[in-house]
Amino acid sequence: MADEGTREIGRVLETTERSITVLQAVKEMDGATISDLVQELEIAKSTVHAHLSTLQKHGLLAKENNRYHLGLRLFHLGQHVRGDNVKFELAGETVEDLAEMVNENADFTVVENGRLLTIHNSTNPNDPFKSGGYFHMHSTAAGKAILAALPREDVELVIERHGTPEFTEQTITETEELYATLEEVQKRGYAYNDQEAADSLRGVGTVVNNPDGSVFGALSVGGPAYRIQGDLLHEKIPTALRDKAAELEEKIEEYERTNI
Amino acid sequence: MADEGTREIGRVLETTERSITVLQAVKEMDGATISDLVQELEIAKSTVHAHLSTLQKHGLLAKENNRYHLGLRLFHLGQHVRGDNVKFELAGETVEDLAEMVNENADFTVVENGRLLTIHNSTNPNDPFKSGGYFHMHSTAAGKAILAALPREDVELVIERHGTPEFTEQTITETEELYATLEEVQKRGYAYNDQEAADSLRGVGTVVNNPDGSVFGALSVGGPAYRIQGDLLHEKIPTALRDKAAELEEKIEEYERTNI
DNA sequence: AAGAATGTTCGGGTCTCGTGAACGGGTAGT
DNA sequence: ACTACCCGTTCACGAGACCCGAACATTCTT
Repeated sequence: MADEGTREIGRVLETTERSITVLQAVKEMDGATISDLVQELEIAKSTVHAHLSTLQKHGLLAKENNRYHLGLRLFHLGQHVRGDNVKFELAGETVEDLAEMVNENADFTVVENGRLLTIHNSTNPNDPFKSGGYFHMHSTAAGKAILAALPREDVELVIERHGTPEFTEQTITETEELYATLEEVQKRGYAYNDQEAADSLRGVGTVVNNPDGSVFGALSVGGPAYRIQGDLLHEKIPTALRDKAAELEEKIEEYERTNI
Repeated sequence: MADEGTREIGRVLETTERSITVLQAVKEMDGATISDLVQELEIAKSTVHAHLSTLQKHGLLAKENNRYHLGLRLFHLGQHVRGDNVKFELAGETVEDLAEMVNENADFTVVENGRLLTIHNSTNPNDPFKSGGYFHMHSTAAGKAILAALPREDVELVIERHGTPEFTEQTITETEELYATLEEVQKRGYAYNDQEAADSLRGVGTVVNNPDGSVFGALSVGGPAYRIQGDLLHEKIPTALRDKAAELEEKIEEYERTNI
C-alpha cells in the first residue's frame, strides 16, 4: 500500500508507454481529436490513429464524432481498485461516521506517487473535493499528517518531485519551515491546514497506520474557515479524528489478523 | 455516449493490446504474481515482466511484495470519466432524488460494450450493487428498458455477444420471449425485473434519452421482493421514474442548449 | 461546387519486442 | 548450516511489429 518500489524499474515497453501518453493527453485535454493530439504530442497522425484505435477497441477510450474521451471501462477498472480492497471499504465507513460526528466534510486520502489522492469523501453534494483528485502534500492537513509520519528521506523525495508551490499567502514554501511544522505535527498527533491550499478553507488531518507501522493514509476534516474555528477546530475535530483513526486502525488490524 | 463505432477498427497495436491483457488478468485474479500470470496467459516470464514494469511505472499497477494489483492511477482516471461529464453529474443528482422519493435503492446505468454499467447508485451503505459493476441487459429492468428503445438489430448484437444466461428460474432465456417482453415495455414505458437476475429481488427501470433521441442510459429502482410489491411496484415507483427521467432529460437538454 | 481540413489506409525501413537461458535472492526443508 | 528449489530479474539476439510519410477518403466550409 505504501509507495514502494517507485524507483528504477526494469525494462520498459515504449509502445505501451506511448499508448499511455496518448491516454493521458486525452484526459488532460478533456477529450481531443486526432489533429489535436498530433499537434500536442508531435507524433505522426497515422501513429496516433493506431494508438487511439487500440485503446478504443478495449474501451479505454470512447469516440464521439471524431472526438476521443476517456472510456467507461476505465471507470469500471477504477471502481474495482477501491471496491475490492477491504481496507479502503473500512476507511469509507469511517469517513461517513466522521462526517456525521462533526457535521463537516470528511475524507480519506492515500499517497500516490508523492501526491495525495482522495479515495473517499463524505459527499455533501456539490462539494469541491470529489474523490479521485490529486493534491499536494505540503499544503494540506492530511498531507502534512502523513509527511510527519514518514522518514526524512521520503519527505525529501516528495519535495524533490513536486516542489512546494504557493497556493495562498499561507502556504509553507520554505522547506526548513516545513520540517519544523512536521515536528510539531509529530508531537501534537495531528496537522492543521489554515488556508494553505485555498483561501478561507481550514482542515485538520491525522495519519492512519497499517498494523506493521507503515503509513496507510490519512483521515481529514475540512470546511470554510468561518465555521472551522474555536472549539470545533481545536477540540471537537481533533478528538473525533483521533478516535476514528484509532478505530480504523483496529478494524484493519482485526481484518488482517483474521484474513491472512 | 451511445455505443457507437464498436465494430471494425483500423490498425491495432499488439504490444499495447498485450499490456491491456495483462492488466485485465491482474484485475480478474484480484492481484497476481508474475508466475501466476505466466501460467494464466502462457507468455514468457520476461515478457510478462516487461509489461508489468511498464504498467507499474505509470501507476496503472501497484506492486506489493511481488504481487501486482490494480494501481491507484486507474482510480483517478476512472473518477475523471464520471466527474468531468456533466450529464453523468446530473444523472447522479437525479438518482439521489429518486432514492429519497421512493425510499429504496436507485441507480443510473449506461450501456458499455453490450452490457449494463452502473454509473451512480444511491449508496445505502452495504448494498450489493455498487457503481462500477457490469450486468447483463436481458435480466435487469434498466437493461430491458434500454433494449426496448434500441433498434432490433442492436438488440440482436447484444444477444449475439453476451447471450441470455439463466440466473434464476425467472430469467428470460428465449429470444422470442425477450422480444415480446420488449414490445410490452415499449408500450408501457418502463420495464420490470421480477427476480430475473437474483432471487427475491425486484426492480423497475426506464430509459433516459439524449436530446437527439438516442439512448443515454436508464434509471432504475430495486430492492427486496417483499418490499417492492403492490402499490409501490405498480404505481409509486413507475410514476417517480417517469417524472425523474423526464426531469433529467430536460436538464440535459437545457445543458446542451446553453453549452454547445 | 470546389477547396480545405480532417480522418483513414497503405507499404517499407528501422528499431523494439518477445523469447529462452543464465543470474541472484530468498525460503523451506533436511 | 547447508542445500535445493522457486521465483523475480537481467541479457543478447533474431523476428517481426511499430513508426513514419504519402496517398486516399470523407466531411465541412466558403
